[in-house]
Amino acid sequence: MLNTPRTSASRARWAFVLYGLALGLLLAALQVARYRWLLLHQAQEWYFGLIALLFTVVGIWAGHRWRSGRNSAVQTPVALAPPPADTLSGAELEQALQDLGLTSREYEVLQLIAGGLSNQEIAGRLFVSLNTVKTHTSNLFAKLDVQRRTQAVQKAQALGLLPTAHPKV
Amino acid sequence: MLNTPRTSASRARWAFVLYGLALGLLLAALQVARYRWLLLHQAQEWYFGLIALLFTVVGIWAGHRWRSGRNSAVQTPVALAPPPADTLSGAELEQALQDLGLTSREYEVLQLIAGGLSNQEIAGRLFVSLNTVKTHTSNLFAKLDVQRRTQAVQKAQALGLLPTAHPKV
DNA sequence: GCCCAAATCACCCGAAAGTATGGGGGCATT
DNA sequence: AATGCCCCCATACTTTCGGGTGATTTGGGC
Repeated sequence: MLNTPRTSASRARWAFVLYGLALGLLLAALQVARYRWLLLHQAQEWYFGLIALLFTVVGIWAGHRWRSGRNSAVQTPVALAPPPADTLSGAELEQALQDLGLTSREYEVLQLIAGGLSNQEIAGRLFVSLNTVKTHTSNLFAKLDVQRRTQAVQKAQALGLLPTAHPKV
Repeated sequence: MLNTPRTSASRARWAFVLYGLALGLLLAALQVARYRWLLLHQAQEWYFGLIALLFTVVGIWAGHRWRSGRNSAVQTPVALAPPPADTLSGAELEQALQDLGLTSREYEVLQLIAGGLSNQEIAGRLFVSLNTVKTHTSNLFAKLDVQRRTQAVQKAQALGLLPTAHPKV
């Protein structure tokens, strides 16, 4: 591609590397602009980094004339080893809940939310009105600093407040 | 990848060839422009902005290109989720997905849903419209036999399709 | 008795989510 | 050429969420 002078292959390669890098960075910038308000959440940085890396790889690849490769140089980048501890228990749990300021009722609701129940169903389960459930969820979200139930579940699991579903295997 | 047997290597190759070609042309054009009329000492913001736009478009286009077909590209950012501790991996995963009839795109959406993203955000990440995301989620739910995203996440985790959030402790 | 936090409920409203249906394009298989 | 997936997008509609505000009740603690 791009019948760049055969003068030096390394030169062309370099150009492509730079090109890919620039592309990645710009794309990242675009994303940043687009999701600026989201920046606090999640590991957005990883995402950007990966995109940049990916485009770099693509650039190199293109420069290299795609020779089979496809070595999925993508899965490598991010790999952190997590200490797989699961759910807190007993005193620890209570402590965690207290730190967060979660009341028992809110925690109940949280559990049911994680169970995939709708507010209406939760209301039925707890013998309270839908409005009450809404209030609880609202307070819950505020305390967990999230704005969606999926996020709440995620965060709660990350904090060890909720058991994570395990494959039965 | 995943559920897409039809993707021949030729398609991907073609996309990359085009990509490389576009890259080359742009590079060349830039060089020409730079040493022709364009200035080294003037409003570089302009110049830069233009370049940024071009690069971004190309990047998006390219990503768009190979994403539809095989999902190798976009799947990466998604896959930056915590390493699979209690998740199926590799062949097992693909088998499970195939058994469920989940397409690669649907699986991507599932992952993002599990990440706590809204449909709108997912649309932004995948560079598709909100409606498309809705379609995917809808099909996804049907295949998982659930009717809410929280349920989908739960079930997927139970099936080992998704990594479970780990306490950071 | 007073105060407070928790729990309950209500109403409103806008934003998401979810459902249903249809259409168009690309690509691989037959 | 026909067929079948998959992906993408749209419109229309209903339901659910989530945020905001305010109110009442109840059990404890000071």
